[in-house]
Amino acid sequence: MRVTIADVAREAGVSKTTVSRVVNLKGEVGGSTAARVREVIAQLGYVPSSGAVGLARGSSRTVGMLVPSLTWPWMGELLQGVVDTVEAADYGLLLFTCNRGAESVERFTSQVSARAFDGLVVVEPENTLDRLTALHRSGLPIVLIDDRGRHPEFTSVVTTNHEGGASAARHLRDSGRTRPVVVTGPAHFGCVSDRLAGFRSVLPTDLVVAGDFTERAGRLAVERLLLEGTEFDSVFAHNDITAAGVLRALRAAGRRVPEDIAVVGFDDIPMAEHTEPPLTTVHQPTRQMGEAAARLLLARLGGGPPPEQPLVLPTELVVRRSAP
Amino acid sequence: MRVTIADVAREAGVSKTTVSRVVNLKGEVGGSTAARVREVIAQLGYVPSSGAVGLARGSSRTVGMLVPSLTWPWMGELLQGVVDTVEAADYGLLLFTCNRGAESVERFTSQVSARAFDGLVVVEPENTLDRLTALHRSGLPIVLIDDRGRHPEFTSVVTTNHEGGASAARHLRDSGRTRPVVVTGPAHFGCVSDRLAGFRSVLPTDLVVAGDFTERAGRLAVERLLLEGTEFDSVFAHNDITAAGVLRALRAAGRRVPEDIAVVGFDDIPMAEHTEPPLTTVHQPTRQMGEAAARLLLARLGGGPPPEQPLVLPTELVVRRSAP
DNA sequence: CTGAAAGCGCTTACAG
DNA sequence: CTGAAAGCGCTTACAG
Repeated sequence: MRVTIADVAREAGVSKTTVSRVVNLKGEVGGSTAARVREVIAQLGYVPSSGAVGLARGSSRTVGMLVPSLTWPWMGELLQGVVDTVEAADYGLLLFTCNRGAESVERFTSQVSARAFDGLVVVEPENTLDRLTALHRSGLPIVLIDDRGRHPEFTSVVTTNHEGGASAARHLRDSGRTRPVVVTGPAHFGCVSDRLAGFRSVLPTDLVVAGDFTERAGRLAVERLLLEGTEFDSVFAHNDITAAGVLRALRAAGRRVPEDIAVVGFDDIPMAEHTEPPLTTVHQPTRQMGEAAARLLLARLGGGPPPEQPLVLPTELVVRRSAP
Repeated sequence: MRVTIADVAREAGVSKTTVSRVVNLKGEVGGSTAARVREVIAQLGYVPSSGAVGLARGSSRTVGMLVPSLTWPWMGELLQGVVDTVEAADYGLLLFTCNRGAESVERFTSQVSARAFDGLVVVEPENTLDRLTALHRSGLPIVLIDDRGRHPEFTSVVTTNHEGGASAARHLRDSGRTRPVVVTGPAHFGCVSDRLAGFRSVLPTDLVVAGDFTERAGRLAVERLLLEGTEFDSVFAHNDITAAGVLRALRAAGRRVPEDIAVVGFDDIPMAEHTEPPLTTVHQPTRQMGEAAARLLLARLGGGPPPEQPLVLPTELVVRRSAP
């Protein structure tokens, strides 16, 4: 049923070795022989079985990608960056998620050795670091995306969270805001403390509300502040979703944005253009991060040395009407 | 380096056959023997090589997924549905995109036979139908998502585009709107003509503007209508992105939503909650469609018969403030 | 320039 | 209940 290398060899009147050589452009093959083999290959529509090739060569020409969730707003861009790069190198991409807690971590790690992939790109799901470290030590090349720079053992691609926070603060300061509120993401995320520290390094403030990257967190934070009568003239939300909640709560309370209160988000997800008013936000180079991570991994698989330093891709402040 | 079945066999003092049997729970194995083998497996951390298993069994326990783009707003949900279902069945998911025209189609189809995946879930990229048909005829199980019901050759999962359009029209009609505008998606999409036909079956109108599913299309459509002095009291946009453009143009022109003009979208992407005003829209059960497609494919791979009819998942009108 | 043979790590009749 | 052997479809020394 399926056309194998043996079929081609028989049809062309040569050995499997020779067929393999012309397919892989390896070793010398007589011109006319090669031509004949190529003809037969085209005629039969032969394509080498990747499974068999992988088994024989000991590598699968496939990389894995592990992410916590596929529905996060910037995940599509990231994934597209990885896939494009991986496909261009003629590799396959095996996708795993870890959104069901311990059970799925368990399943994933047990599949690592089973699934033949040569390396892994990871957006770190919570509580997987130990397992990943073990896999890495046992020889699996891994590249981390959006690492906090705290796992020097791994190659990683990061963005300038600290500087991103600082740029938001500079923008608010330069437009005359003096009493900013920060609505953070989950405290144990490295990016959260970096964004906060960057912001405060420019515009010190004690008005920090702990959030969790949800729209609700942004809404509740603002509602509580208004209820308490806290005075503030601007909000820096640690992601755009939270900023959307902030905008909604301000509107509901009759505060004008940006006249009364300026709002800055983080991420620059597609939605940021469509809020009312459109959101000023710190753009993360998500797709480029995906591309870079894939490139680093492929280079590693190609035999290159692991880079010493995390690869840093810059954020960029995008000014829209919520904080002109 | 890697632990193989031979290592386990040697260590446990049995044959590879026996190890294989306890791993796969196949055939009778003596209790104490099995226990010993299991112990060695745990101790050595043995996991069968999926490549070798696939080669020997002739199947890869992997499914492929082909999509036009990963950055479409509802793609994350869809993908999550597929991945969850596939992972729960202990299959792997190989991801392919086709966003670079002919070249990538070429590459994809050539990889199909190479990559060992047993079946394919497809969100049909443009101009791939011929290739997919050929692959399907040559034996590759394929499930289409959001097919237009026009490719009876394939198993497919669809949503009620016609009824979705009709539900939007009923809602507008029941709230007293009589002069609706429809801003469509690309004319050659089956879902577009279905949504349009459904809408018109309830609320006939000639005010149809051809769009292309972009925000810009929605903006331009409204700007032109207003410029021409066309009278209308509502807009049905064929997707939420377009509806966002409509809202923006109306706001810029000083028209109130929904007082002057009601707006209804299609899709119910995350952004729909965050527009101003929040968007009334026809919800597509995206994640469920992904789950269903994966389930159908897995059933097929498990030896089940292909279903006769497309699987239809219902849309649902979500009422928000843009059309209360 | 070309081929026979061993080997990659499994599964699966077949035989006992 | 257990194992020796062939086979899955390739690649790669090795020999000529």
